[in-house]
Amino acid sequence: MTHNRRGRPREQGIDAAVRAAVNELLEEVGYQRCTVDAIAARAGVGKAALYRRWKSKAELVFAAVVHDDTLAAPPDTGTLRGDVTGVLADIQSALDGPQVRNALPGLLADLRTEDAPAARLGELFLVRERAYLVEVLDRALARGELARRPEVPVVHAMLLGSVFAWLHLLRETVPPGGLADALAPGLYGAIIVLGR
Amino acid sequence: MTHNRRGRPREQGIDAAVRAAVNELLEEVGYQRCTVDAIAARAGVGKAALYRRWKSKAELVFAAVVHDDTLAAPPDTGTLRGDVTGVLADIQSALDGPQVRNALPGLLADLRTEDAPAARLGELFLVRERAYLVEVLDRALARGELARRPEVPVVHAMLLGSVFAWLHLLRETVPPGGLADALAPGLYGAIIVLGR
Amino acid sequence: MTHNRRGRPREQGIDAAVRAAVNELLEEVGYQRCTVDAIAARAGVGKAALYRRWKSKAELVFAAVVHDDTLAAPPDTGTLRGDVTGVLADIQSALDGPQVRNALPGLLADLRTEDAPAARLGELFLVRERAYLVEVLDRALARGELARRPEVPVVHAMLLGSVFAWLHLLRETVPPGGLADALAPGLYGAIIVLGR
Amino acid sequence: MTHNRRGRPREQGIDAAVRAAVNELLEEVGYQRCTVDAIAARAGVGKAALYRRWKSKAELVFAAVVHDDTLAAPPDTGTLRGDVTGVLADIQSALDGPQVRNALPGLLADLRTEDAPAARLGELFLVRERAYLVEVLDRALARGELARRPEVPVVHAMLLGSVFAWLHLLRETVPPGGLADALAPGLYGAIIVLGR
DNA sequence: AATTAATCGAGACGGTACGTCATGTCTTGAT
DNA sequence: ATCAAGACATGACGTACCGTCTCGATTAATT
Repeated sequence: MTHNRRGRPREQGIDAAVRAAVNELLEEVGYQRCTVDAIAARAGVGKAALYRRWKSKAELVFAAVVHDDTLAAPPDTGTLRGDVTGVLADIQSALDGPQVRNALPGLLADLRTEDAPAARLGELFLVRERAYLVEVLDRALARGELARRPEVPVVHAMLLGSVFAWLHLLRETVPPGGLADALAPGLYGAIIVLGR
Repeated sequence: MTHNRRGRPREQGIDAAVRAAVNELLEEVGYQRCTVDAIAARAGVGKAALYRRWKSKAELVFAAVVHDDTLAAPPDTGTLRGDVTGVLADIQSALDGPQVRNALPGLLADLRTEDAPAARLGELFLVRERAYLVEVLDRALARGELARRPEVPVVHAMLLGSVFAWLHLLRETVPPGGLADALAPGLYGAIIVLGR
Repeated sequence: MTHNRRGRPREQGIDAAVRAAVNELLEEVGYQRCTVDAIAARAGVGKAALYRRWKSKAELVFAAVVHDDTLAAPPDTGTLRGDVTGVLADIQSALDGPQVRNALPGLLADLRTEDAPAARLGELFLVRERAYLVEVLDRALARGELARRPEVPVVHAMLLGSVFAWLHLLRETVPPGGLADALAPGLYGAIIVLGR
Repeated sequence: MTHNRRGRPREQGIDAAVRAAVNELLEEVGYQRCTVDAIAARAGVGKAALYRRWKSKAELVFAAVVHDDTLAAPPDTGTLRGDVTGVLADIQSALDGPQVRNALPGLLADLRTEDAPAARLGELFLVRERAYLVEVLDRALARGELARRPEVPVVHAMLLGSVFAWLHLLRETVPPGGLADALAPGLYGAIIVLGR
């Protein structure tokens, strides 16, 4: 669903400039005060150009905050234990960072209202994360570490939820050894138990 | 910081009427469109009466949505496995329900900005939940089910996060057997592993 | 149709502050660049307060520009000739002046779109002007200067139109002797001929 | 200031298509909502082609609305009285009609801002109208109907203004006998008095 | 009984952000 | 150089919401 072949094509630099502006503003002032006008001004762009690309502020920020390189390469560490740590680290890198940390609660709230973007959040992030997870579990099955594949949504909820709760609900500081290492033992144990 | 002793005393019915109005509106239109004006109108109350009692919309909604009977009775089922299921069920009952489900993301976003109320959310809910958890773990220690007490924040993040992720991130439907029963096996296993 | 008896009454100073702000801005930057935001800022007022009082920018400016003291006292000079000059001077004083001169074309354009305010323009200005005119003509009849009363709309169009055309269509400079004196002889003659 | 000789010549049909589109839109939705984009779309033309021909929306609409055949043939009816009626009829035919009636207030507002096009409006319409008027007055002088020539701007303001006020300020319906016939007696009288 | 003072419903207030829309310019590839 | 299509910066508009405030009326506890 790209734009038509005719007419002036969309300027390439705008997307990048907007993403940069959004991330700067998120870090500086947080989600609520990261105004659409401020984004447009900082990016040197008209508001019309923004609303031509995204349907709302929430979509815009979501697009700017989700970087496609996350979850790109599935980590095959040779052991389920190592893979789980890798997945957790990836989840953390997607949920942590000054921008996402500021944006996520606001995004969750705003995307809940709009329906189409919520679906896109699923596509772009959750679906890929789940595929990821399936691969990790299947590798463990192949290695004989698991006898049967646990329910994927359950595992997904445990992994993603633990990281999210740590960062956004409990708002604990990230432990010195890293969040993934702190959570991995327990969650690895959970998967082992479920896959027995 | 209670009100003065002199003058007209606060009317009793207002709190209940407001809570009812908030819950109705949350269910009907969600958090964002559950306006303070709408709440006041529905409750037949002036906005001043609201802001005399709560400092912001977020506090108001939080107070209306959190029912104190949650987490009231610590479940002692005789086994760690049973207690974990009980804690999960309590967490679910606090995070689920048509109103909370609509309110939570918005609350998280708004409470992040304000500092004092965020602390109160911690007090009222997380601290009590954590105390709960400590009690459950200690009982398991006493029973000999655990050799040592796992890191409480880690366990807390896993339990709370799994429920939250299921309901608000993955937005899966609650499974027929109940969410607590679906999550309990894995999380019980996690605790066992951590407490070995 | 004033506001209800209950609730906070509208602040009195706002109307005056807004009128002042509008008139200043009209003189400084003209109608098009006399922004609603600029008006609100200059008057130290929120936009909501403006739109609570007036339905649109056009209504707002109209209210600020029309001063009720115009056309207040019908001039009885003793002769039709003198009265006509007086009416013309009043019309000019309503249509001239740095603010009205800048606002009028824009107002005419914007009020044409909206229907209710156009009616109010009629009520507040044209109707009173016409009543004025009728009185002048009746006095001339009583004096015997006219044998019969000319069609009022025709006379109205000639008097009002001549002043308007001079100022806004031909955009001639006001002659040294005054616009009323320049136009009075011909229009007096017209009325005499029509009333013969 | 015509376009260059080299390159693709301008397409002929565009002017006509645009004029048609403008007139349709003026009649359907009025001046303000007769958008440049809408004009281009309706005419099946790019916006660049419009701005290559006219400097602004106001100029464009003005060109589309003014038909050059107006004021083409000076009416010599043999009497001043008849000539005045003729001039009034011409003025009315220029200011009336569903399109002009909708466009005129908007044009007046927009042309006030821009300077060069305002001058062109003067050239194209007012100057010719005034030349017209001079001719009519001179004929009356030659016939002996007038002893001296009245101030032309005064007469111009009275004639043009009366018609404009009737149509756009008072917004009266055109009388059954025609607007020119309704206004002619008085304005003829005015000229006679001024030329005595 | 009169006074005092905090409350009540109603609703106006300043501030601030949103999303829409229009103008006039610019950029494609094609003619 | 022109064409249709359409993206672009600019900037105004009108709406909505929040948290505060102001009104006249009400309600107790204190004089």
